[in-house]
Amino acid sequence: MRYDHQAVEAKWQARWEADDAFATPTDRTRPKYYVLDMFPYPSGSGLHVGHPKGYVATDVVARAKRMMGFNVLRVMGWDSFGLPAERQADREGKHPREITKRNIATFKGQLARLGLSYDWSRELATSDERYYRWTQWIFLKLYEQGLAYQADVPVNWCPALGTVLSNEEVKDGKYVETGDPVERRNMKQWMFKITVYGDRLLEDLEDLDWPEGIKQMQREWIGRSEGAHIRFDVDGHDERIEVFTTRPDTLFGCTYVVLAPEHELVDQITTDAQRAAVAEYRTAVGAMSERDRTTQAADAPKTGVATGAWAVNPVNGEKIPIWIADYVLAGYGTGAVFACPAHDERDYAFAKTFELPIREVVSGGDVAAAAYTGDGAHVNSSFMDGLHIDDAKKAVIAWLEEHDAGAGTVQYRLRDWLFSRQRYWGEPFPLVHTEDGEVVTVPEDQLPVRLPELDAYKPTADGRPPLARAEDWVQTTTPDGRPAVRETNTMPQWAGSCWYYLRFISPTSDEFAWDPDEERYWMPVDLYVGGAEHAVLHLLYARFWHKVLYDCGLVNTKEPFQRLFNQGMIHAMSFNDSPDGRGKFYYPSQVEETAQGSGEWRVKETGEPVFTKVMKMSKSRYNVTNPDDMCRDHGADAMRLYEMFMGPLEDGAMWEDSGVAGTRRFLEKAWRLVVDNPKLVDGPIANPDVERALHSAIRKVTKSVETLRFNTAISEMMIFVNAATKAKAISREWMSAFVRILAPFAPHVAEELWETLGQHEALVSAAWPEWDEEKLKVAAITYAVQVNGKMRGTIDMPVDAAKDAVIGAAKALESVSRLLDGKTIRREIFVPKRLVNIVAN
RNA sequence: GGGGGCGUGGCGGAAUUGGUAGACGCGCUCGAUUCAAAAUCGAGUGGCAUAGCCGUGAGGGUUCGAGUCCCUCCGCCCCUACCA
Repeated sequence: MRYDHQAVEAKWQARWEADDAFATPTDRTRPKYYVLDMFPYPSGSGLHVGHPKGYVATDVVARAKRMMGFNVLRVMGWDSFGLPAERQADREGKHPREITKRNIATFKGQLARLGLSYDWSRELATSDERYYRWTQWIFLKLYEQGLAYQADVPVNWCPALGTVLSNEEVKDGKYVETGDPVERRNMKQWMFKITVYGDRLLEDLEDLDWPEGIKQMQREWIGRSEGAHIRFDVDGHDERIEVFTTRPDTLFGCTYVVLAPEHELVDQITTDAQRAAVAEYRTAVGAMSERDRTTQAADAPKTGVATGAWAVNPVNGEKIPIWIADYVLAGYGTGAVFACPAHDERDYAFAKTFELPIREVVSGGDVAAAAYTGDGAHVNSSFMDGLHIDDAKKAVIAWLEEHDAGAGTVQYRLRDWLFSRQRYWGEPFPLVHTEDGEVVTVPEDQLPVRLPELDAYKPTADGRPPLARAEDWVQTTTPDGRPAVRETNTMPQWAGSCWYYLRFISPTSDEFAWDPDEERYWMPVDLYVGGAEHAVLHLLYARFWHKVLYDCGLVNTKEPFQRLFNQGMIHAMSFNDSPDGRGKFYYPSQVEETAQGSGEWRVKETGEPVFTKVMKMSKSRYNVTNPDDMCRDHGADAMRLYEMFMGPLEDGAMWEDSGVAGTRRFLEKAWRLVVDNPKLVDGPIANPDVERALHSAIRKVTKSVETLRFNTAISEMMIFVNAATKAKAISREWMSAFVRILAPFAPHVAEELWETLGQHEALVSAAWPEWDEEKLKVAAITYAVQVNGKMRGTIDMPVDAAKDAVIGAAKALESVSRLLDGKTIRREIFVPKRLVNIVAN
């Protein structure tokens, strides 16, 4: 019987469904394993082969863990609120719900074909009202904790979309999805005080089993820095300017103060003589797009203008000029800095530009030539003279605190989280506003606050969010009967993904968001796999919510995701008529190589040359491979195997269809060992080499379930299959063990072979085979023989051969004795079971 | 500018962590099978001036021995960007 992958896959997928094979176990006596994929946004374009790479990896782990006796929670859902569906709905004149439903069906169908062992009874979608009811409930928890507030903040306003975008959705002053321009505008928005949790978000990273790079990115994002607030009196005013600095020790080197152009004191302190210049500068800066202000490098020319006002340095009473400059950011620290040009590169550049004085206060550099930021003894610094940076900081902070001129403080780069969007397709806030401006929460038993039906999803003519169109919905009352209007902003897409891992625990309950007992059993997530693009935001937001829930006593772990793993992206060759990849892309079918192996390509139709470049697989680059095609041509099993075989899971790798053909051949070979093979026998067979290959494969695959190094595990399985193919006789017992370690990777073929071997127990819960150290032992060791560090041959010796015997045998080699002839042996290196090296001259 | 990662055959990648570089797979070559092709099977496959020499981006160092450790340089990728 031939290996007909389509028949085999259809058969076993139907069987699994009929048997409910991947239902989450309910007994609580066994150890648990919660393995989770970062759930996708179901886009309209469907999946390419890059998307399921992480899902295949987690499926291998899930299937293996089940066989190892764990209760496995393995689930999939949809991050289904979001702007693209809303925009698509607008284009098609349909409801976003319809678009979302359609996209989910496409995604689910594609995933189903891969034989991924999800418990589909736990499927969830964040846009489902039975789900977002609880998202609103969690919002209330945060609100009750005093973590939500409204603020008039500068936001990324996209006029074309009529909505506010989050910082991460804006790049180079444009919306990343559509390229529409984005501008800054002050608007009243809901904010979360994530900064309150800054220290804990930072500290608790320590105990997580996450890639070091991701932890580092989170640390930098939080950006904790210790320093001091220092207050400067403004000469002739009652106002004081507060600055933040990490180098209070350089205070005696301060020769001017700089405010952000937006700083609130600018208007008050600017002198009449400077008023026009200041106004002009502020207008110029205000006209610059966010892009212009943020893409400037640190070494960009410095601009600024003096206010004409003077500040008083608290430590020495010196009067120093107050400037404004755009290199001081309004949003960080206090929006004001004191400048010590001698020991800060930006201040130095600024002082040089405007010929401001530079005063050395830390010795060790040449401040006439450049800013010196290194350590050294302080000079010109009164009570700090002679101290190095650390001690000088302590001394000056003590002085400032004593004289009520400042204090030591900690500053975060992390900002509070802008949590509202002017969109339709998101969670409504469970809040109403009374006529006198009071914000009242919607009681828990009245959740969910459902999205109203609208006839259009655009903002209103007067610029209010789409929900404002639902007049009847907006007009409501408070629980105590006062008239009120509903909040018309919706939550950002991050909301749903902040807690979905908890909902999977009790996905269908209308009684609670999750069952506390079940939560105690399943949490934390043991393995969380997804792309590195979520390194900061999703993971930080989810950790924040989780910590709030922890503080409310609603979850029992401090952190949601114990182990995190980032799978690498899949790349593919792309063809573009511009060498930098910015021109027109062509499909592989539209181009041809000018001569085989030439590496030069042209467009078939026009003969125009095209440039090849390996790029991330994406629809816009015309270089995607559809998993459905792979399943049809080579089978889901071959594709799964190839994705795991391409290279280390964390690395990017280039997709090649021929690679799938290779893993398919491997499956064919395995098939032939079991199906209609006359060499397959019942009794035990003594064949140490094949047995060693088998046990080596068992060991490697078993370990790979922890290390996720599947590429080498698969290669060990290939070695076994090659060895078994060459053997004169094959034991049924070997194949039974082999099929079980193959099962997580290629589950459909494995099921078929398992059945063919006459096994009746379900393979998905069959016992995982164990390797036998005895079987891994070899009878003889091949020693490498070196003379003066160069390879001169090998010798086979018994495992327990003594040093002298091995060295004797090495010297007896003709290739060795020839070289030793007439020389004196200086040293003999012997590495047991590895090599001998004879040093002679 | 800062931070992180990486450089190994024609290609993807292995290498017990300082001990036979190139496992396994792709591709390629030859052979078997076939009227022929595909598929399949078998053999081979780092380079070269082939008793040997050279080879892990380049150069230096440590060592009996370096892909692996240390310095200098070159190149590529990712993240970040005036954060005081």
